[in-house]
Parts: sequence; C-alpha cells; structure tokens
Amino acid sequence: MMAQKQDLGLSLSLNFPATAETNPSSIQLNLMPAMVSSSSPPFNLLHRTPIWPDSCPSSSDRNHNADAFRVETRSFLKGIDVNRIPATAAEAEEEAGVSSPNSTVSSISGKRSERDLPANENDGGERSSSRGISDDEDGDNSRKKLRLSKDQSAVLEESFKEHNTLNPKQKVALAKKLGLRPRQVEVWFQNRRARTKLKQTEVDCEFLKRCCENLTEENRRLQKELQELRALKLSPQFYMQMAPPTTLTMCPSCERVAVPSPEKAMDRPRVNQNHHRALPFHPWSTPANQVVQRQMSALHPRS
DNA sequence: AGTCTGTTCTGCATTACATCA
DNA sequence: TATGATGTAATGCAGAACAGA
Repeated sequence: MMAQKQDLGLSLSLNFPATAETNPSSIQLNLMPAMVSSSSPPFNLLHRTPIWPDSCPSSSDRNHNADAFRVETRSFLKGIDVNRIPATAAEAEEEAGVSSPNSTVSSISGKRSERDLPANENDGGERSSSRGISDDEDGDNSRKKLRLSKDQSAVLEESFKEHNTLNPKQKVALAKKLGLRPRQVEVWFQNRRARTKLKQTEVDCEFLKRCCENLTEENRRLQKELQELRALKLSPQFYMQMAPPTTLTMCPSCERVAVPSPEKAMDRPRVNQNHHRALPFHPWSTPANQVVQRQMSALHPRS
C-alpha cells in the first residue's frame, strides 16, 4: 500500500531550507507539484482555487490546455482496460451534463437531477455493461464499485499533476480516453483533491507538533537558565562579576550570541568587529531548534 | 440597478464496496 | 472461510457563482 501511495504522488516532505534556519518564518513545506500551487505558502490548508496557468481564463483558453494534455497522455492509452467508451463525444457530453455557464458547451441537457441519477438510470445501464453485471443485477439500485485499472489511475494522476481541477471539455476528453463516464472522472478528481488535502493536513499537523515540541524544549531550557541566574544572583560573588542588563544579540554571519566585552562592561554587548551588524536574538534560531530542524530534514529528505 | 430563480460546479462528510492480512 | 482494517469509488448536501428573467 505504501508503494501505491508513492505511485499516487502523495509522498510529502518537510524541509527546512538554509534560510529557514535563521529565519523560521520562512519555513515552507516542500510539497510535490500536485499537492500545492506554485506559490503555495506554508499551511496552505484550503487550496480551493483551481490551478490554471492564468488566473481565470475562459473555457476556450482552458481547452487549449486540454488539447495539450491530450497529446501528452495519448501514449498512455494503449491497452487500457476499457470499461466502456462512449460512442461519440456528444454522447459523452450528454453524460457529463456539461452546461456550465462558463463553458462553451451547450447547456440543454445539463440538469443536475439527471447528472446525479445513478448510472443505471441515466446512462442506459452503462455501468452494468462496464462491469459485466447481469441485467438482473442492473435492475436494483445497489451501488457497485468500479476499480480503476492501473493505467487509468496513472493517466488520471498525470492529469492531476497538470492541474487539480478539470474544465468540462477536459473532463469529457479524459473520460473518453479512459473509457469512463465523465462523472467518474469528476469524482476521481474530487476524491483526489480530498486525499491531497488530507495529506497536507497531516503534514501541517506534524509540523505544528514539532513546533510545539521545540517551544516546549526551549521553554524548559529558559526556565532552567532562569533558575540558574536567580541562584547566581543570590551569591555574593554575583555582584562582583555582574554584567549590565543586556539584550541578547546575534551576529548574522556566525550566528553566535554576542558577548559583552570586559573593558566595556557597562556598555552594550559587543559583536566581533569583523562581523556584520548584530541582529536581535531570535529563539527560533537557537542551536536546539536547528538540531530539531535538521532532524526533520533527515526525516523528510528533499527529493 | 436590484432581486429572484434555475443551473452548474465544487468541497465536504459520509456511505458502500473491494481488497487484503 | 470469516472478519476487521484499509483504501477508495460513489452519493448527497450545502454553498458559491453565474446567467437570464
């Protein structure tokens, strides 16, 4: 089953690019193309916008995309386990009920009530013929599941990688190529989007869990440090060696916390003169966090 | 211009079936 | 062979978007 998931392109990885080590706010989930849009931000849980090359093309523009895809996938389709190929494109469109206001296809036949009818009611028993079910079985309303063939799934996956939604013409074309009903293609894409989202949620959940662990560890460390400082404060020697109250600063080059110079103990902490401007110390960039981030990178190596 | 109605599409939750250990 | 777990195709519903009256 794991191999099957990989085939579906669902493998995910959590990566922490070099920049993320010094700027945790830039941490991104490095996902496969099918999972997210090209500009996917972190925690892109709701990826509801159809990913077309342009922002909102007309259906005719989209159809160019479909044509390009047709050429790409043509070679896949030899020897596919065909359940049933609609006799004509018009028939396929009828089955799809394609009459979107955005579509260039006729809207005469596209009533939802028809579209949602069970296959054996609106397609003349197509499903039964596709699965070799007898006429008797076709008569009842029992729901039979079609298992898509490996090739069919592969083609659908390829298509999904191109774009995770289909316009009506693409849907019909794909269905025709695969020998499926357009509704089946539509359903497959719906379920595929759902799986993608679920996987994304799992990744995000894991990420947040790690963040929580990091913060807990950091909190523990700071509490310990605070205790030590309080203990030190109570000792008589403390006042002899006391450094001035200070804000921790970090050198952006070597990522070390600046140490106040002894001769200027009452002055602000000093960073090595060779280094650049000191930056405020950020808890995300602590070595402890970097260790955890490296661990996560090891867990989810970049492909 | 604003409103209503009808249609389609999509996301989501859920169900039902197929497969496997 | 029976059974529970798992994966996934299919269903139903709600809401958004849009066109036309």
